Amino acid sequence: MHALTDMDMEERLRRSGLRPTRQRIALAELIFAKGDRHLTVEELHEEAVTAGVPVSLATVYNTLHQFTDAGMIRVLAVESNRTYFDTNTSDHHHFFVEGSNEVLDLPHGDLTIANLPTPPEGMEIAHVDVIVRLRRKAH
Amino acid sequence: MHALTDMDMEERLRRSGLRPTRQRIALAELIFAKGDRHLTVEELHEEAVTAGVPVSLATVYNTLHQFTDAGMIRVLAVESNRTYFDTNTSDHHHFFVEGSNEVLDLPHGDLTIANLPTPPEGMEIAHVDVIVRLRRKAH
DNA sequence: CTGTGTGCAAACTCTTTGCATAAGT
DNA sequence: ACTTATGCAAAGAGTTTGCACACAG
Repeated sequence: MHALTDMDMEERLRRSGLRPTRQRIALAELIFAKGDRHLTVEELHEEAVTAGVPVSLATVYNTLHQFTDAGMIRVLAVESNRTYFDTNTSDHHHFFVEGSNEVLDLPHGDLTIANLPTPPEGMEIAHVDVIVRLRRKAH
Repeated sequence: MHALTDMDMEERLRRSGLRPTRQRIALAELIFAKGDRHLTVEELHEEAVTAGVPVSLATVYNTLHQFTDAGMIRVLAVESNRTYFDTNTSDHHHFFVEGSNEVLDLPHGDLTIANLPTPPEGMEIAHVDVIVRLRRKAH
């Protein structure tokens, strides 16, 4: 079963134009194993090390950027000073929990945006990000 | 006229619970002089120095955070790795121009969000940020 | 074999902090 | 005078880069 997953991941990486190296395969499996995820470089690095894949922090950075360039994941700008990567590249939006700095997918379908302004001349909309910032309710 | 502006700014700072020091007055005037602005610490520092107010970078950081805590300005999370401050604290949204890293106010009133999801138990919505990312149109 | 990827450590950028000096009240 | 702010320089986080070694094709 593990071999099969590796093969799938190899294929996926290859289709994205990336050589399926040990580290890339391992990171991709960690990233895509559990559905949509929002993670920081630090988190993924720790996961990898814990999972027995002693990849370096620099490689995690490089790999995540390569995945991003390949369109496999997306960068989330929810907070200055910390880069979050989103394993779901489709159109959806996010909750951001202040304090715990958690990112959650918004239940999709619910939210709709009406009357998006026309972009300035010569510009087009690349993406619309909606971030719903949450705080713990005063009891 | 300049003296008057200074007085106004002093009053405003005082009402926000901040001592109206030379630097704070000067920075506040730069910030609020031209209506809504979106600026980085680096930009404001440069403006201040150019305007003959030799304030230190650390003080610009401190001051902007104090203004933020006082509710005079807001932090914008449009891009990881660079903090933008918004001099308009009212409810409005933004264009972000990829490449030039410019932030523009969305013409307001146009955009409406429908069916905001209910926050998870014990949470409430602090703020909703919409960022419309623009790219230069292929000609 | 040849070229690309990886690891390490050093460099870099943005931001925060500690402490002595200066300014505000 | 007493208290708070500022400036500087140093430290800190997160991220990127250069180069020797390792691995994939």
